[in-house]
Amino acid sequence: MIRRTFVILPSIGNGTERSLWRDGIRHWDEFIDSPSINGMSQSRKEKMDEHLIEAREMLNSGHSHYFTNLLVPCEQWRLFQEMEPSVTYLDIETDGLRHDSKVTVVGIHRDGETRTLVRGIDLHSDSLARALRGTKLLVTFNGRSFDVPLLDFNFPFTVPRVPHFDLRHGCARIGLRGGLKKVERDVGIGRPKEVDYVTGEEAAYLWKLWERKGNQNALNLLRRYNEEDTRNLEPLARHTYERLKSRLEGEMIECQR
DNA sequence: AGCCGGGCATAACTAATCTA
DNA sequence: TAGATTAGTTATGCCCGGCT
Repeated sequence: MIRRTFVILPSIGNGTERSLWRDGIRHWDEFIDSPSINGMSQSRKEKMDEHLIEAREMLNSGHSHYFTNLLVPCEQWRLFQEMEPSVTYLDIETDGLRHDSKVTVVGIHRDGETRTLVRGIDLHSDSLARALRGTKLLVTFNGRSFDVPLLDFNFPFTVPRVPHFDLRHGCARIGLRGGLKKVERDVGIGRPKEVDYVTGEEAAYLWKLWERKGNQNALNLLRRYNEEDTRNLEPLARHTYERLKSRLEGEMIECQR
């Protein structure tokens, strides 16, 4: 989808992107290869060509951060397919909801492998940085409001400034409202029994049991819970991406008439 | 050159949620 | 529960391109 995206260009918004699609310009390459663009002066067209050639180079060489500020947050999902397999699914646990709460567990899922970093054991700025290295796109659920700000507070300058597909907003756009657990059920993603009843609130309680009483079972359960949250982001992201994509492609076809 | 209009950027505001 | 962010409005001003 990203190579069909023209809203990264200066002074190109949703409307102009649609009219480009309507005119049969549906890919960066088609724009560049066209001798002229309807409603665009030649000098402007040439400037746009330069932008798109640069974007293409950035994309081909894996510099996803180029797009972080070029794409508004609600459109960063368009990068998803191109960024695989360097997509990192991220979910944290904390001891509360305050913006300065302690991060207790960080789950990181990438290319089929899941890592769980635990405060006081192996969660530090450098272990986190190492685990996130090479990330080209972040996927979270409500991470723009929660996970990333808290990680920034606890571990400054550790989370890479790459594009971020926040599933909370992506799901809402395709009619899936509610928290992660509810959305998972709506989409048909299941959870193992032992972890099915655990909520975020209980995750904070489980941490207290481990920290204050040294309850190993509590920590194990917390890890399992976090792992489940983190891994389930992947099928949910695939599902959400496909639906957002066909929605946009539908609009593209509608444009034709 | 000068005018007009479409569309973009920006700001300000609201409503609607999520997160442990 | 508190706090935060986003998406979606609306209004305003500006830029650009087309027209004469």
